[in-house]
Amino acid sequence: MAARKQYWLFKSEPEVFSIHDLEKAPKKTVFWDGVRNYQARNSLRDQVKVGDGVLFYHSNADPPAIAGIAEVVKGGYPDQTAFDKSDHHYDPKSDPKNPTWYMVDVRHAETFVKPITLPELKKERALKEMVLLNNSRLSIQPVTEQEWTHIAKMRKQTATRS
DNA sequence: GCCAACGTTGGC
DNA sequence: GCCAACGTTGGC
Repeated sequence: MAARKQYWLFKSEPEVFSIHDLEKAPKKTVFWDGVRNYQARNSLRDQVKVGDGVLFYHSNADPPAIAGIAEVVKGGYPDQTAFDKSDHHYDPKSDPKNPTWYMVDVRHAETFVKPITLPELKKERALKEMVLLNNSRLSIQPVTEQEWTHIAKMRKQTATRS
């Protein structure tokens, strides 16, 4: 039996990698490398599954905002950039035989015509409990089905599908 | 650019 | 195992 679809919020600095970059990527798909936080790693390794929904969040942006939606197309597997000395995210402590860091693949699903900004999210009572709005620096965050549905409604009529 | 929040490191 | 020092994140 297929597991129930789960929802996530992935943060990315648009200066580094934006939803437009995802849209332009081959097959509109990329591997989500470089996560170097254990809690986020645990999610990527153990919980993020094919078919899960991802809110693509632009952090360190003006304004910070949910820019669109992606879909998980490959579940957790070792982050090979941790083994690459020349990579910015190289981690000598990650052993290829017992990798410390994991990543997943995501494919572009939708870019919001109008991103949903952080101030807008903060106004929503239904989103009060969102991890994002509770002082979390987590780069991979769980999103509840209720939150996902609420955000989907907020962006209605202003989105284009991929 | 500032700084609060939080994670990691390392001496003891 | 405590905790101070330090580094990073990310909103403002």
